[in-house]
Amino acid sequence: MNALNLLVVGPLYGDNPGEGIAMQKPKKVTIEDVATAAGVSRQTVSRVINNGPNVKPAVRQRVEAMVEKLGYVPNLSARRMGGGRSYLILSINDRARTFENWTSGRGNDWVDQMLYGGMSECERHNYHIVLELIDTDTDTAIPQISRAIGSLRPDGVILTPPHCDNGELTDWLDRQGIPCARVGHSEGGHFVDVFMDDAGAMREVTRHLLDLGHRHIGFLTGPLSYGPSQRRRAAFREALAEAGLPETAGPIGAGNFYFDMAVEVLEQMLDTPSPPTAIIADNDKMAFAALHVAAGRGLKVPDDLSVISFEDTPGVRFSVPPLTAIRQPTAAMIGKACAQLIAISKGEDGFGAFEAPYEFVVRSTTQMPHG
Amino acid sequence: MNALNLLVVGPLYGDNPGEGIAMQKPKKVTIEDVATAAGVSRQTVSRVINNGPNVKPAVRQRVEAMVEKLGYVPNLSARRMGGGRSYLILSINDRARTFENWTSGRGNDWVDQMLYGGMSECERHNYHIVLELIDTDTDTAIPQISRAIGSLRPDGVILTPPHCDNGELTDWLDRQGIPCARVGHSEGGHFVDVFMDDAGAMREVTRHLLDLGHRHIGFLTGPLSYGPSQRRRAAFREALAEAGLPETAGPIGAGNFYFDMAVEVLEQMLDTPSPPTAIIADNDKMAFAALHVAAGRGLKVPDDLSVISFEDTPGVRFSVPPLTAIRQPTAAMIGKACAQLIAISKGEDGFGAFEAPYEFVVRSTTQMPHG
DNA sequence: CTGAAAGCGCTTACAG
DNA sequence: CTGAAAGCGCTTACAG
Repeated sequence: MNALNLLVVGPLYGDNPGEGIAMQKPKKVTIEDVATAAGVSRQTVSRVINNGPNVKPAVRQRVEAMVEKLGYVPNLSARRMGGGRSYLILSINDRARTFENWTSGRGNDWVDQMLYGGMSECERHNYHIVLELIDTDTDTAIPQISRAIGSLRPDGVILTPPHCDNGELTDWLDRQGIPCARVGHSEGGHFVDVFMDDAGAMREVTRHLLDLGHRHIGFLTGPLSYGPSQRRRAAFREALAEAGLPETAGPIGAGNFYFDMAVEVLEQMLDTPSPPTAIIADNDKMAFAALHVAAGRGLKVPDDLSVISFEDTPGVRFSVPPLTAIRQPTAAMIGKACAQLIAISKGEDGFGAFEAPYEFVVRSTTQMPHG
Repeated sequence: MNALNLLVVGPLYGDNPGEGIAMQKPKKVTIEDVATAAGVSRQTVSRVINNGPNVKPAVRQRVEAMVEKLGYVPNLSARRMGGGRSYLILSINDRARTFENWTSGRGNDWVDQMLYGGMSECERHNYHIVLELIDTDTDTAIPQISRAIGSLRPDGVILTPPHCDNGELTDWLDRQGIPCARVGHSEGGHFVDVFMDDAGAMREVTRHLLDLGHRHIGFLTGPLSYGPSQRRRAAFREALAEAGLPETAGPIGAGNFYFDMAVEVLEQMLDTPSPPTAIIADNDKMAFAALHVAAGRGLKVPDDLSVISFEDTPGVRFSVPPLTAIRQPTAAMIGKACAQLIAISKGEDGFGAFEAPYEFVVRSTTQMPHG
């Protein structure tokens, strides 16, 4: 560092001749500057900004005043390099599905709600959330996640569906020793698991239908590999059994969350001698399929057929009629995941399973059956 | 570092008694490991991973092989600390509006499309995009942004509406010497400006209406402070003038992008002796207001009133009838902004103004006027 | 074409 | 309660 260098602090902007004015990039204030200004050592400043113990109140105040005055903001990279936290939470999302939702211009409510919950919580702790889109195939996913973790060194990672249900992946993450949250799990243990009461929600909607007078209720389920679907299916059967209804009163159609397949399954279900008067769909797309099939058969909703969905994306309010639905607490789950991951990074024990309350939004697609 | 420490590489997990198994957090491979394995110095490895010049092909290959074999991923924090780039792009979004969209469960198409365009481009360069929600009030915004920049040290920042139109803010950012992109500007210069051809789009929709036979067209504009609205308004006037129509043929209602205000303005506009037979709304909410007002007056759309929107969020496809609209190239604009910012961070000259093509999506709300 | 040295801005033991 | 030292994993001049 020679004397000449001091003349130009920042890079030269304006490559075009005539625009060549040296921009002085303002020197960023460092912990050293604060220490000097406050007449203490770096370590003391470090203790203050990290809310550490062993600082005399008067000293703490003096340091805080200088931090404020100089507008000091700790450099995250330096913090991380020094052995501290990265203040980063990495969220892993399904690459193909996310892109598909975005390109279709359909919006992506799940990601929106995740960002909402995640950013709200992270802001509070001066954390940042970074999204990474990862393929679902395990052999591709692990190298991709490995890269993301290697470069970012996040303090925690959030696994969203379907990655959270991938045992190889969660095992691998666990072996890396990086705290990990799973959405839609309730095992807890060495993970932060956040979930909603799927069984309770299913009981609630089934009873709602039962109370209305329905005695034949169809459940259009998601794939068997999807944990929440399993729990909902079991609760559905239980609720009917409790009401003293036979299994035939609750036909279950195997869907895959997509519209087309749902249409097919529903047509079959409705073609039986005593067809259901109400349909519970495991997600919105399949509920829309129910609306579609009903229209095709001249069945009015909710007069001839009641429909309930498990999901409640923005589109359901625009559907005709607006769908009655269970609203997933996505924002709350992700917020909780962040909170726990942050607690863990502070050295607290934040592992465990945490339930977030769902909402049952009754709109216009349920009614007592006639006949 | 004594011998004992070597026994436990990572932190101890499992605070609960009985769960106390020492997890060995796998040691991350560093540039040093690669250098040793390849029999070269750190600097040579650095040159290889940064695609630098002056490395003998054979050496480069050897290093690359070791990178692959060891699964080496450069640590971003270290790169940054060493004086390199941060590989981070910071995107500044309107805090209140973003939260409002999220909480209302209405989704947030703008953020979705931004993420889509931004992440696609960033992925390609091993960059990451981080969102920060900032208040619109300048006095609050600058300290907030200052914090974000101070801690993250991004290589570039993207200013979205309305922050991109805040001169104090852009000046401040410029003084900080951090490359900055503005969305919806076309001045360029010492910024990366990305925009769509608002005037062209307005000309296109106006002509579409003119060709259909409309001779009275109302424009429901956004606030005067919004640059694109200004350009659209001017183009609207021009297009009518070119068609030889008087100013009275193109009444302009001053909206503010919100539904309620739009309803009010529209009622007034429609209460005139020769009311418009078509409405161009500056955003979707105001176009919905037009649909609403029309219904209230017993006007059928598009039979009695044609409606066109400038925005095209997912909801417009659900509207009844589906809206004809100009689709903003949000993803393309943000993608381009990232590309240029990344180029700049590599030392290239990426400043300037860049236009992204819009789309005109004709759906079911425009038709020839009757009478 | 390649390497030895210095330094980025913090934090974590450690010593007092 | 406070500070001096070492080190995190890179990159940037600089020297050869």
